Amino acid sequence: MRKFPYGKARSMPSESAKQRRAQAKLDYDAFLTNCPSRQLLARISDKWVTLILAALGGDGPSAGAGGTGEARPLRYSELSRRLAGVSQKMLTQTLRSLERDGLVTRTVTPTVPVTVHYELTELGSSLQELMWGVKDWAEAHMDEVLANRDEYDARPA
Amino acid sequence: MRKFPYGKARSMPSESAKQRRAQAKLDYDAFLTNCPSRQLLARISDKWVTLILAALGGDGPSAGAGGTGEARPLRYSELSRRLAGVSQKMLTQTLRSLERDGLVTRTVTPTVPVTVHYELTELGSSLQELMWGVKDWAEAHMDEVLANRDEYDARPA
DNA sequence: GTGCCTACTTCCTATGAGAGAGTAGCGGGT
DNA sequence: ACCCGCTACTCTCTCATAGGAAGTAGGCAC
Repeated sequence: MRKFPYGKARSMPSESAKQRRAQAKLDYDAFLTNCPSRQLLARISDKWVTLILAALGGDGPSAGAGGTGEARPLRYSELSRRLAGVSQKMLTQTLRSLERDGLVTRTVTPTVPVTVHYELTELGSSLQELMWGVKDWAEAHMDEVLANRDEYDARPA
Repeated sequence: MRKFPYGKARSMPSESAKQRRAQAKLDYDAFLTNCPSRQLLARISDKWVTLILAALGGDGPSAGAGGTGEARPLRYSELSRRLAGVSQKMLTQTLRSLERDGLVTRTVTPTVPVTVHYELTELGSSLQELMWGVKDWAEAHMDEVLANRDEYDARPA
């Protein structure tokens, strides 16, 4: 396993993207505290990130029979309405960090009042597929979890 | 879409597990604040949950060429060592909630000192596959994200 | 007795999530 | 002229919680 001091200039120019990602999997280990991938994992393991990506992904590959699974850009206010209960602060904060990490693009249109669109990048799309699966799992297995909780709480201490 | 007041006794006895899950996906919507699936999503969208499941899943389906992808039970102390940087409090807390939700089982062996094993349930395994994908994504795309961050930070405000 | 082991539990403090109000800049109503 | 309202934030305050550190039970070795 190659070991880097987590600096820059890590990839060889002749490697393919796939090769580089395979190499990255060996270089990075999210089980380690100081590995950057631990921080990245912490960032994406977040309910708002999951919901934002799911929303920008157009409700995912299923969405019943009519779902196209196509990504579609959303305005700030649309996201705010879709993600019920999110504070403006958290929404802005989360979107900024997703933008910084290259998962979404932020497009300002100078109408009046100004409108801002957020859209998944290709990188964001690749994660969105996973995140949609997570959201879907939560919805699909809710009953099972609820039943387990009842059983657990009912059993003698 | 059937609407429930999020009470108990939700499933019809004659439905198959698959049918029930499909129905659950319609009943529950993690985009809504008060939906229990929102809480469940928040619970599983957590770095420690991801790492615990990944660890109990035996490093996932890849793990290079030798990985079996087989789940294997781990002791508390083994988990504590594997998840570098986790506090005992968080580990215990997270394991308890996973146990309550029926994702892991807790087995106490009355040796001296006592040993406790944690193992994935079938339900936990189904989520572990997703979570492993998330951890894997973080490690595989770390370089891309790092590059995006550099670019973002370098560009004029 | 003293120390050590595992698997916790308790206490304290710093971080950060969320609620609520404030801001810029312009258009539209009266 | 004046006030309102709209979008997309930004600021401030408060309360919850994550994490660090230290304490606990109970038994075996020395």
